[in-house]
Amino acid sequence: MKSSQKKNKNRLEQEDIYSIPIDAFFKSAFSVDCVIFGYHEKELKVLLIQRGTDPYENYWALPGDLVYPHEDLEHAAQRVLRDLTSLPDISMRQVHAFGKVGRHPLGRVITIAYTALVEHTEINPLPSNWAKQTKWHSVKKLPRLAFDHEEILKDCHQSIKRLIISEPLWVNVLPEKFTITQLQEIFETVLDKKFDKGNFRKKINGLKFLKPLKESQKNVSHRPSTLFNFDSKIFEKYKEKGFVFEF
Amino acid sequence: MKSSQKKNKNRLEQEDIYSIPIDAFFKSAFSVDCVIFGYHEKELKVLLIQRGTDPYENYWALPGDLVYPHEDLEHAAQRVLRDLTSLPDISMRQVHAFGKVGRHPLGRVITIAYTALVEHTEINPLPSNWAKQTKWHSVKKLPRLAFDHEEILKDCHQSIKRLIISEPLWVNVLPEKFTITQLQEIFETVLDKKFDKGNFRKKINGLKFLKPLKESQKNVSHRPSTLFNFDSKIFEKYKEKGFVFEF
DNA sequence: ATTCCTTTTTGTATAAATTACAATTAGTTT
DNA sequence: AAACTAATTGTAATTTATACAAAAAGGAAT
Repeated sequence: MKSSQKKNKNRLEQEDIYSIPIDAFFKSAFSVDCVIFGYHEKELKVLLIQRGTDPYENYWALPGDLVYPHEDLEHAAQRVLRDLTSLPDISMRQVHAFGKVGRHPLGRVITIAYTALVEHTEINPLPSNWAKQTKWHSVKKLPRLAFDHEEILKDCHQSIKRLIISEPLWVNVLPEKFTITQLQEIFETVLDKKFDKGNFRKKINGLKFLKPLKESQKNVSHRPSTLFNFDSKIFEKYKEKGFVFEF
Repeated sequence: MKSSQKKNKNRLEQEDIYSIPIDAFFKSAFSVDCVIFGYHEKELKVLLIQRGTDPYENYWALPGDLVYPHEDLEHAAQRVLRDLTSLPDISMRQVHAFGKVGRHPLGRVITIAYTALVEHTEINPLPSNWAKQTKWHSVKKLPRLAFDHEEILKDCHQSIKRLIISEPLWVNVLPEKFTITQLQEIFETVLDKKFDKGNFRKKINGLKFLKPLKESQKNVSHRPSTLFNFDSKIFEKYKEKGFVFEF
């Protein structure tokens, strides 16, 4: 196959296709894998399962599943998450497709990685048929993972760092009404980097889709903070116009 | 299926899986689609084929193909491009996986979109078995496309706009030695936006991986420009350190 | 009720980056 | 030698970023 007759190479490969029956192409499967980052009190964790079946029995792995024949990718990702956490309607982002030939021992399986950021104390991970246990792991101390899941996790970790500066990934983390400090702490944790209080606040005040409410914090033993609101309508309008906000 | 007994919902779907034989999952296929943008003299085009077979016979479409059972995704993308243009070794980027259930009339096919930017006069598109003709189309005036290719193309168009400010997509466009003006024109065309000559130059001079050479332009009827060089080694080093350059 | 403590919020002075625009330079062409 | 063109340098004005400090608003302690 390495013989290089530049001119004929194309034609050769072209004909190869016809020597493979079309059915052969429909022997692959695809899966989704979910990289769910959990934030709580300045700590970033990631949800892993311990596999209960072969291959990679007992290994820790990303929650994922084969996609149903008549199921959309996004739906499959939501299903995996829901089965594991009973949390519905989390906004997830597709990150990347991983498809190396040998990545799955049972056959040709490509997987589409989805990621999200949630408040992890709201979630009680459930064991499931394919998982012995489900556990939050600190992103700073991860076990060895099944398949190519270490690569996927790393890629998604990079991704949320890029995404969070221009997408409201934190809507799944913060309550309806939140303080600027709460938002700042999420940024600091995800980006692993400190921001100046005053300067962070100035940025926020420049963003029209983060609106101060009339209300403020109650029962804190210091000056209470104004509560803020995320206005997704306004955000979408800015996004349509190609506006990108950055931290 | 819409009956909502919140508590049992998970378990129900869980059991559904076992009523579907595992073989049923291995009846899907995946393909790659290549969105090849061609730059030449301040014009941005995209390479389309006219399909020679059903489904969507005669429609214009993105060049793409099913992935061989033992072929990596990147390799498939390179193959499609090579078969069509006889251009090897173009650096392509994966953009997104498209997997809506009904997107392909012949079965469940998800496709992974890859994109690249090339100098399109260097390329003579070849017709192939599955394409009646291959043609560069201006991105500003596109025909109706087969499948969900309009969505894919739009997504990739957005992508190169984001990518080009932090990745050297233009290495496939520029010659080994190039002028700053040449680089600026690519940016202006892709981003559809003008830059100030002097200010653009200052940015470039701040980037260590774009190095001025001793040489300069020959035979131009004005002050000749210094030629520059892209040093990928230095670029990669910066990238590892998480450095992102922006225009 | 006054003082203390904590965190929010505002302010401000400095440095750095961006922008718009003009002037100079180095070649070719007339 | 003057005119022409685009490259290159320069610079003033503006905006944005950064670091740091002071003021404000609550509860808790004396």
